[in-house]
Amino acid sequence: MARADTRQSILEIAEHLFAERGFGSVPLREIARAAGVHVGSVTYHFGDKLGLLEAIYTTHTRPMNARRLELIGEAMRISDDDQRLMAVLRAYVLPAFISSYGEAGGGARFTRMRAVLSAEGNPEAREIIAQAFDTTTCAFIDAIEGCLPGADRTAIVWRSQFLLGSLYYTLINPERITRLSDGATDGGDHERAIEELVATSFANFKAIAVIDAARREGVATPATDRDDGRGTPGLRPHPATRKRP
Amino acid sequence: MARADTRQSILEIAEHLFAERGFGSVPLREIARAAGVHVGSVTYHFGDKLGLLEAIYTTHTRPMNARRLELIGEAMRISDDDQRLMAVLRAYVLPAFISSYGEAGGGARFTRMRAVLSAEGNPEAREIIAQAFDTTTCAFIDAIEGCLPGADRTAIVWRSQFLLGSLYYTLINPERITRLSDGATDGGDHERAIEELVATSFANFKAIAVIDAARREGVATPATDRDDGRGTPGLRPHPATRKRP
DNA sequence: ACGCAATTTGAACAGTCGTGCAAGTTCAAT
DNA sequence: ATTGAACTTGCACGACTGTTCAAATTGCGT
Repeated sequence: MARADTRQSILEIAEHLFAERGFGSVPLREIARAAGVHVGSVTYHFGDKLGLLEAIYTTHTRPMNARRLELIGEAMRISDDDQRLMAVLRAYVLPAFISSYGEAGGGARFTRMRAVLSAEGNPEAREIIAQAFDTTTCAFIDAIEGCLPGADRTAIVWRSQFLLGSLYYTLINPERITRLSDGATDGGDHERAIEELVATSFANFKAIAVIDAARREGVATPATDRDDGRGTPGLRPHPATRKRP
Repeated sequence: MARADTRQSILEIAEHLFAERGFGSVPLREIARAAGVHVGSVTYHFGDKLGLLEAIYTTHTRPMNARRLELIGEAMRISDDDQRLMAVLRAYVLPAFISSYGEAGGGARFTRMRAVLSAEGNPEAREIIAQAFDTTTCAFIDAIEGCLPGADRTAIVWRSQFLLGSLYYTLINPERITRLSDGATDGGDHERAIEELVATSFANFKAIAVIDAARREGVATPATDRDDGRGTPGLRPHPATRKRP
């Protein structure tokens, strides 16, 4: 096979597959086969399966974080609170979709990979994924807090979680949007996704002040009721009768 | 081992493990061991590994959907648009956390399992997970649309996606909330999560009208700029020098 | 107490997994 | 043309995967 680009093609293929099916569910042999490369070459270049993941991670995380810091730097120069908040949110969302590294769509794929792996719960993979991530997130929470004088910080944290969750799930399951809108919108449309995410989270964070004020005035929140009466057990098929072709 | 409750304990343990590590990454033997049961008993009762997943699913989905329809029915009797929207959102979020079936926390665990499996991308598992889910979701989108006269339906779909994503990610990665708030908030606090999710998504959906109006007035949205100049490749460690203990 | 069906057990199967390693190949510098 | 390092290949190891199946065991209705 071609010499110099085996490493690169392994990286790209692996990222593709990891982003679609997770870390544990993708065999090294499948990565090798898809890349047109021998299994041994993978372990030769990356040592481990985790080493391969680490390599994917480090190629993306540096330019992505650089982009984030650059954009947030620009945003912080805006004096108007609302406009700065908007710019800060864009600085958070945009690099997740559009990377400065590699081909178009690479940023979104890498972010999707992180989303999938964070759900998988593999502790070793999770450690790699979490690296140097919270620091930038903290910077963003601080920046958001600066745009919302008087807002409760924990409320901001909750909403930042919701923003990330929205972003992740949109990348993981874009078909759902297409399906639920009867094809009126394409869930895979990154430009639209960015726009919606920024607009949504802007409304989110701006609403904190209102909610806080309402809570201070003592607006009752209905207690979450609980019903522990065992539900109907439902019909159960006969054991071992169920067979698959 | 105990007779009648093997099936039940297998179900519970399996749900636990699937919710934490996904479907493909949890071996049947581990489920059996954790349940104090022989591997053969699992296949005896559920035929397949997929059959086991299917059984977990059917035990929860019926009471959960029943609860949802019940709550949405109550909500629809509210005449005030805002209050009805609030109730509809609560009807969507609450059953995801608090199930009427099984022990406390079962609903949240099952929802987390769905979140994790939807990220895993296993097509067979995904099919089981998606069953009879969109129908209730459609009902909710319709209900929300009824509370927001004149709002764009695709915008509602996008925001319903964000709501589900927020919900899922909060269940998948609650530690992040605890960590980012320096322990000021517990991400695993379901009551708080419900409250935040409902308040957030309420603000979300209410903001659609405002955004639509702004868009109609032709407020410019900054174009998403793209930078395709290859980033710095970064330092690469020597191949095959990296070893793990 | 007995029989019979439901259930559990032990063992094996055919694959696949990540990983290690010696032998082979390629390529650039000399 | 030869050397040496970078890289690829083939192959095998041990562990683990889901699934199957006959034999052993259990427990309930009679």
